[in-house]
Amino acid sequence: MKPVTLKQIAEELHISIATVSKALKDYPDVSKKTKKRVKKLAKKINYVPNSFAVNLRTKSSKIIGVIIPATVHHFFSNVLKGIVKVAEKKGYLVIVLQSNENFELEKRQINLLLNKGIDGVLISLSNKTNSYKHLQKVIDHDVPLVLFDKITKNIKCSKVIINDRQAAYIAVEYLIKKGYRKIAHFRGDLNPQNSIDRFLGYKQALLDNNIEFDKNLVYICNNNDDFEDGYNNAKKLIEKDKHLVDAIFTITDVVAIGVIKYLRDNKIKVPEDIAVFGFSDWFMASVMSPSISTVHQPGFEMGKKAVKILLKEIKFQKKNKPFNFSEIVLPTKLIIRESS
Amino acid sequence: MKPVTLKQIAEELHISIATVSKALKDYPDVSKKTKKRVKKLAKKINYVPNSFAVNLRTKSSKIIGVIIPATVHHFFSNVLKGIVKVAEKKGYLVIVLQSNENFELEKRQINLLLNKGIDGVLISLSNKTNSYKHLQKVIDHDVPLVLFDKITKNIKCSKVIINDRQAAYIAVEYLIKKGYRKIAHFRGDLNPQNSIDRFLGYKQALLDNNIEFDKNLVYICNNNDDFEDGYNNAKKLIEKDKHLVDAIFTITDVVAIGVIKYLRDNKIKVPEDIAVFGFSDWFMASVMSPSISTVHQPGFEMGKKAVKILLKEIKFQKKNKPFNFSEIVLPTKLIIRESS
DNA sequence: TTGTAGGCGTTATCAA
DNA sequence: TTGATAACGCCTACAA
Repeated sequence: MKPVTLKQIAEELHISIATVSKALKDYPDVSKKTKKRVKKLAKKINYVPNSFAVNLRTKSSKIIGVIIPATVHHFFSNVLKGIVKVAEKKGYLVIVLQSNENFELEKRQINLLLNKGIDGVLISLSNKTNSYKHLQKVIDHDVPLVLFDKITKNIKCSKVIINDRQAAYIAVEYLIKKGYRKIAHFRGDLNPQNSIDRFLGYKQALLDNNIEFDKNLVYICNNNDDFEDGYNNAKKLIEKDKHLVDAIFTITDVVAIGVIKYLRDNKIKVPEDIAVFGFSDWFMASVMSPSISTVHQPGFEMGKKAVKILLKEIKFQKKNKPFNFSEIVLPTKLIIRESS
Repeated sequence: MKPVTLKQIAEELHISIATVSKALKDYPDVSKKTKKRVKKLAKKINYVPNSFAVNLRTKSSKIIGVIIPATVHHFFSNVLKGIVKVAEKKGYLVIVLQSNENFELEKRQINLLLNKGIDGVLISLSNKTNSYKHLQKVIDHDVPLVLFDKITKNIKCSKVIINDRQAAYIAVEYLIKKGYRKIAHFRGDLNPQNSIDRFLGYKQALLDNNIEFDKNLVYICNNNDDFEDGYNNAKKLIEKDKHLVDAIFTITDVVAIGVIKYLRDNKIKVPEDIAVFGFSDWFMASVMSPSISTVHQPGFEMGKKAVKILLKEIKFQKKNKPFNFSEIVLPTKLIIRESS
């Protein structure tokens, strides 16, 4: 089945292609009668504009690109859901790429998107991303760029984040108020801003409550397998001396699950012996036993917000109107469950 | 930063556009010297072909479309990962759409993809899909189509699936061999083939082992929230009489988690009082306590396989060569854990 | 009110 | 070996 073109409609009605084109787009300088005839036939033979031609003319694809570290993370799949939903409603389709926490891949993917002529880019950086030329390149191509969740402060563009530092602070403060004193932190990798911020929030909460910060209670999770990281770090910590800690605050729920698994395997009770506090609020965290206290991170809303900003910038860009970058901080909330 | 065009290269080197084009694509009828000059300059000024123009000329976008019920399902996000990975390697980008188990949305999304001029479609049907004209439409547009996981037998095209019936049979048979006799089934919605097949496998396993099939032990999960479905159906079943069953086989792991949650809330021990058996092997199933026995469903491989078939068909289609539809059945395996 | 013509950037045919 | 030219399908300034 060959697609219908303007030309076919024009021939069938014995008028010019230009008139058909204008009729379909309701130009004021086409007679009502002609419009009617054109539209009727177009509908009948199922005319759909060839999007390749439209792209070429308008220099826009109505496609946006998204790069995320992984879709198997509950948080990111929620973000993606928000992105796709809003984009679709506004007539945009979404190309999804996964960096798998790989910086080289992330750079290559930026190029792929740019070469495809996407209208805008949404990205959450990989843990290994430590330079930002590839992001600057997007901007230099006059393609709007919005960073979300895992961002960098080194690039001037719109951003949608949570206040990681504050969220971590509040979580740790909660633990302290509950009476925990020896609080370990299983932090994320060294590069990501959110990993840094959560660590700083943790540290600050300790200091503000007159608890000495002990760097020996901080473990890094950077082996690209959160569950294993949680399990192994718990092992290291506990094997050193299980009375070193009475609570563990982790960079993400999956790490917390690994921790709990190790503790359970070793007959250490949660939260009686050691409390565990996660981050992100994966679905899993609510159904585990014990269910896991965590910080709820609004993924779906983040996706929606990020894409809305991006689409707005695309619109301005297209009209050559200037616009200011947005920096949205979405609220989080503490979810207290059985593990703390 | 304006993109570089062939024209600019041609002007700079005082040769024709045609020659530049051919030189860059290593046509045999361009002198080596010219090729060298062209390529050198192209590289220097960072020439990238305008993909809109290429699309228009070649009538292909090098983009494939994927429709899945949801990305937040561990299984589908794994499939997606496989799809994106292989596609990317072969030079294709992937547009992702989510039907959210909504048939109307699914139909609209097919149109969106078709109108965008994607080169092929991968789809896993929503639970509510009960007619297949939209799929036929894809085929009528000469766009290759591959169904995976949630398929229909009513459309002639390539398919990648598991043997749901057999997998369910083996799972239930395992339960029977373990000594369970009163085995309930929390099945999926009525339309999906895999839901039907798992049910049939369950039934057959009972019959083959001289256990009477009792339709009162079959509950349907179709409220679009697997966890709740599991919880509520368990509630209904147990409240009727908790000695009615000694095992529950569920359509998917999340239902199983809902079941376990209810049982735990009501002091019913798993597996001592009632065993639970899931399906799909979500990551969650392995870290829960009790960990959940399940059928491992190879999502990543399914995605890879499906996209490979699709790309092959795209290639053949483009050359107007005929091809046979593939029907791949991927192996599953039983994962026995604590819950059974 | 309608139509002509040029162009978006690339590819491919055919003549030089 | 190179280049002129048409074509992909659509849009739009301008002429009729």
